[in-house]
Amino acid sequence: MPKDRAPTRIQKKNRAAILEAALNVFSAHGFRGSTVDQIAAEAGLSKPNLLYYFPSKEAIHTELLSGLLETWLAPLHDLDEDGDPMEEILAYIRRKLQMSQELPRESRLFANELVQGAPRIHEALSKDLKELVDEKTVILTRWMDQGKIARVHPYHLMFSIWALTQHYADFEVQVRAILGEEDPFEGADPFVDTLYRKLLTP
Amino acid sequence: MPKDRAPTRIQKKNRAAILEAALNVFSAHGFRGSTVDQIAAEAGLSKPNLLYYFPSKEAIHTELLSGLLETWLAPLHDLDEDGDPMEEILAYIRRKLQMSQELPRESRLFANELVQGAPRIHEALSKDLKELVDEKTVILTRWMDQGKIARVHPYHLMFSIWALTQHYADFEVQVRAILGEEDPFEGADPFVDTLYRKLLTP
DNA sequence: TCTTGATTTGACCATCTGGTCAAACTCACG
DNA sequence: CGTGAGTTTGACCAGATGGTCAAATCAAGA
Repeated sequence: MPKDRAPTRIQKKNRAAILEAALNVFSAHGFRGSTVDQIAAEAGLSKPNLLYYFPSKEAIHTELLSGLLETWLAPLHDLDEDGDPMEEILAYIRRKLQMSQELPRESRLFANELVQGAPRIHEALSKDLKELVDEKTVILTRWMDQGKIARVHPYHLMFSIWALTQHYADFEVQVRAILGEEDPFEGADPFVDTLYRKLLTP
Repeated sequence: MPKDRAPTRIQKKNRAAILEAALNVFSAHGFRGSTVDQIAAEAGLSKPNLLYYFPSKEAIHTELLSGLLETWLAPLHDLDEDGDPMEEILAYIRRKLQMSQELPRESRLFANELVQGAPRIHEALSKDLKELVDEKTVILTRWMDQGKIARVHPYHLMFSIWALTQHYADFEVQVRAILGEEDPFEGADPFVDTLYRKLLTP
């Protein structure tokens, strides 16, 4: 294990390679379905060498999850109470959909964790996520009070946005099995736009 | 392994117990995250005894999946082209939501499989599911042509229904982390009802 | 160039896991 | 009862897996 000085060039490169490889493997097979050997091979390292940079398989997984949680929640952070309500919400949705398209591995990493009861990020959910959602819920509710958007249950509105947008990454196989050659996001974008416009128009 | 005569009383009981236990374990930990010992313990059997009834861990999993697929798709089968369009669709959605509530293990069993690329049911997806969806899509499109419901992309309409309803089972931890004590389905039911009414009203 | 810390690895270990097997036990039925 | 099929299990095995360690190799600054 490297000392806690400033990381060397090699440390930076290898740690990054490991996390990248782990993202591939964990998102495709889940925690228990992934092996350290697999990750090491994908990162171009030997197993002992990988374990020189991270103390354990679990440590890699934890670091991935906590490192990516911020990225994952960023779009919601950006929801601006001073912007136009409908446009702010639609922009959030569009950005979430874009993340499904561009970061499907991240989406599936979280999906794997959540489906199995989120044993490793339960705390982050009921603290960081809950806090952020509650903060934004206040804004949504105010908009509803002002008649700027239709009144709906704000939590369920949030759930629906997450469900709809992440569905395209998490259940990509199913989507592709139905759509065939058609590009999923080509149709998804106007669909969700229409859906939330109709739902939220007062 | 029992001969292929009519199953005895004990065979019926034990096979049922094994499948029930396996549903618990597989839905909570995924295929690779589950062990035969776990399933055997949950079923109240020894490992060798369990393997007397099923040839392998994989065989249990496969039987579970294929056995439950029909149940899972039943609500869509029931979509009746002769009924009232809006009410038929809303009834389908309500039934899917109810299944999320009453059969969360089944939902998570499929979710686990799908997130990881559906290695074991890929075929069923692109055959049975695709076929059923295409059949019902024809009905939806006709309703749209007749102006009975608003025109939206029928495949994406289907995805949105699956995503929204199954979200409550598959990501239950997250939903509960946000909602706290509040009953998820209490709010979900009117929310999705409103959502699809607004979306589909011409 | 030399030295020292950083990096890499082959060999190894303990444990877990899916699966086997022969022997023992139980049950239903003639 | 007795008997043969159905059922159960302790002991066991092979391979996979997470992780360790001492020794070897490498890299960069003095």
